[in-house]
Amino acid sequence: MSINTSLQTSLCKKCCMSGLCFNQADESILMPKVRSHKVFHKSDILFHAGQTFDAIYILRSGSAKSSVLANSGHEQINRFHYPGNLIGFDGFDNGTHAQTLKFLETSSVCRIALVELEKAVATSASIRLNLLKGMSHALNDEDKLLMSLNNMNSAQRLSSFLLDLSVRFEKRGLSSNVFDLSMTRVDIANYLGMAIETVSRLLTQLQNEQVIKVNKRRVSIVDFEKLNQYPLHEREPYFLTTTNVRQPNIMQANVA
Amino acid sequence: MSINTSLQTSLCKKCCMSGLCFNQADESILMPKVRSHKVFHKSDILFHAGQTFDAIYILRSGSAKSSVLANSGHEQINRFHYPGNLIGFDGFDNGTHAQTLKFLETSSVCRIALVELEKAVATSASIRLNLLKGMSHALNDEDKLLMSLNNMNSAQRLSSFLLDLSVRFEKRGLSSNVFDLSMTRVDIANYLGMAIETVSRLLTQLQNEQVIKVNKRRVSIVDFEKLNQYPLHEREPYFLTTTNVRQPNIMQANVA
DNA sequence: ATTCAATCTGGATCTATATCAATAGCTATT
DNA sequence: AATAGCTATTGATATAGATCCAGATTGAAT
Repeated sequence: MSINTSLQTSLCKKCCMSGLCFNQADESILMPKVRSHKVFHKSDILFHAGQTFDAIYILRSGSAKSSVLANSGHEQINRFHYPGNLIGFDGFDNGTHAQTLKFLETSSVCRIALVELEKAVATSASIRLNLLKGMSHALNDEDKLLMSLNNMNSAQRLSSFLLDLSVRFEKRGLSSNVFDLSMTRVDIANYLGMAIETVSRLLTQLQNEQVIKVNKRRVSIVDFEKLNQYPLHEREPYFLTTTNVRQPNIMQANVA
Repeated sequence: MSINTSLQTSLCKKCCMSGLCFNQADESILMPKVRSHKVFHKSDILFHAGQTFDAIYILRSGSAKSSVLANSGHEQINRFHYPGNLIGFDGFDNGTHAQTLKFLETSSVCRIALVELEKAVATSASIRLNLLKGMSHALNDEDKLLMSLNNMNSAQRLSSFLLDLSVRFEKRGLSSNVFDLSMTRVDIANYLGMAIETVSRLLTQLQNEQVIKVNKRRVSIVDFEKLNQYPLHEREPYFLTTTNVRQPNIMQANVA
């Protein structure tokens, strides 16, 4: 079997599950049948919550969001996915997907049927490890989100979000300071737990403060330093601000 | 090898990783050396964030909390652990633990060294599946928490928390309506993303409404129905309440 | 071109809940 | 049994950000 040097194959080699398709030693193709690439379009759904779990996927291009559904019917986005991300392992828990995965733009994925995965995992220690790594990474990512939701205000959450995206783009060899958001403001608000209006206001605020530039979905980070410090700005306790000195004795007197 | 019918062994048989220690067919002990039980006490730490990842654990008795640390130094609890829970797989991501695990009371764990785990996982399909299931379950659990943080108010979050505990106790064959919290109010507040004062106030409120009874750490669920409905009570939009009809014209007149 | 539906911004208002404060009970240590 | 240090409860107050509204802009479909 000869070495395929096409763009497709070079993408595959960077994949965290590349051990599925290549022999690490001689880079020859091991299991080409796993490479069943499928193309989806904006708003297409890869799997619904509740659907039978029969495969995991790797995002090759484009972007997607995964979300869970509350009893109330409200969607909660828990992750945005970019090329290289492992998707769909939420189904291991009980054999059906707990999440819904929806594409944000035209995208392609590599589907690995469970039977194939099981075979691969049974034979290859590196594939085993990569699978566990991918799941553990997702878990750690969610911990970070949890943390930011609980300990940061809206401005801090939004700036952290932008920085996170920047890092993820950079890791993929793209620009870290100019990028396009593939998600809507509604998605961002949902993910970060705030109202769209707040997202919008904060974006303009960051722009006014010369930290970023925003034009529709296009974001340019102008001042990384400031954006980085943003999440650190702790609000001063209000009782310490000069304009708001509390005078409890007087207040009590008024009440009496 | 004869069948050991001691309490210890019976506990082990219920374990999600029992395949590590028993042959499913004849229930004989396969790898007794994996069963290295260790006892810890309140506030003991099983592993710190940053520590080298060299084993995963199963909680046998007691309880624990896992948390991640923010740059600011603030702890964020992401999970409470009870017997049967798989612990420590956060380390797969990059070889060091991302979380810190602290015991809430005297507890014992079963330690499975990575080398042992790797051997077991290489040979047993059921152990592989159980490991993946455990991780996937943890992920889905965190999704639920994320959801409740973003879409529920404090009262709803607290009642969901109590119901979740109740279910977990019941699954372990314990009382679902009377149980002791092993965590402090501070821990609950941290986990649920609210102030301790709010936790305290809501607990007394729930008690006043005859939904639960609280005495220190002891919680009794009096009315499951009400507690269950609590998270569903949606606040009415304020513009619809009779006492708060907006009269924009008059307001504007006052300002002018 | 024109209509219709999203999507985005901005202003006004309200409220859930954090924060500050004070008190009291419980534990552990000496 | 005194001291110190957690833990929990309750009250008063401030405010961040949600909610409601409306106008502007964009984009798709006819």
